[in-house]
Amino acid sequence: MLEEEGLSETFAALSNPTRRAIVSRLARGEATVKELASPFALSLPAISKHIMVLERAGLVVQGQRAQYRPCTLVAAPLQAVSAWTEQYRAVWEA
Amino acid sequence: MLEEEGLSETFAALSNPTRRAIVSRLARGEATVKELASPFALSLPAISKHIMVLERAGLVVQGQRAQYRPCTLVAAPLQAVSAWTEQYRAVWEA
DNA sequence: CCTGTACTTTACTGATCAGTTTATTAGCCT
DNA sequence: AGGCTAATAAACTGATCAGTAAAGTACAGG
Repeated sequence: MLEEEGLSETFAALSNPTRRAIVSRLARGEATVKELASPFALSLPAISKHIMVLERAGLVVQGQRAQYRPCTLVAAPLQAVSAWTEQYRAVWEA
Repeated sequence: MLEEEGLSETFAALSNPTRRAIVSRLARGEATVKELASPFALSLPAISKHIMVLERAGLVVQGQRAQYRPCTLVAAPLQAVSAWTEQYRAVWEA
């Protein structure tokens, strides 16, 4: 269970609301970078960078289809976060 | 449930392994700043700052007893994180 | 072979982070 | 009062972050 390094990256990735929104969007199915960018008043490179952060954290994989790079959510790190927080369930239930 | 701001701060606070270790220690009961610092090769001001980050995120409250400022864990934000991640349970179970 | 579309890379900026050392504040105890 | 201990404040540093604009890469299709 000693995945300290990974947890830090996952928490850091999720500490940004834009990135959490991207995760939320991807939970409903894969999407291209442009599609992911559309809800935000941000430049495309900014979104591209957010996706790269999510990818380095293992939360997203990017495919390649023609000139599109469809993104898919990988939920395993979310499970790790969930497991980490569940350790403290007894505390918040007290 | 619209606690976007708070979630960002909580995730950011938990993205540091020192701070997660402090949370973990506090889950076993309150502790002074010096006690919290003892496992780390860090200066006391560094730990003090980590505690302040946790406090701003609502994860810790600091009391006052003589010259000690005993820290206590507040688990509510952890519950919010747990609830957020649980949204995606279906994804990682698929 | 062009042109448009999708996306990334590069180079830059201002802000925040994690840590340090040094100096202060505050309370206890002779 | 003076000294010890606990902790915070201040000032600084180097690194990372979130964003931009502009240039570059890659593919599809007439």
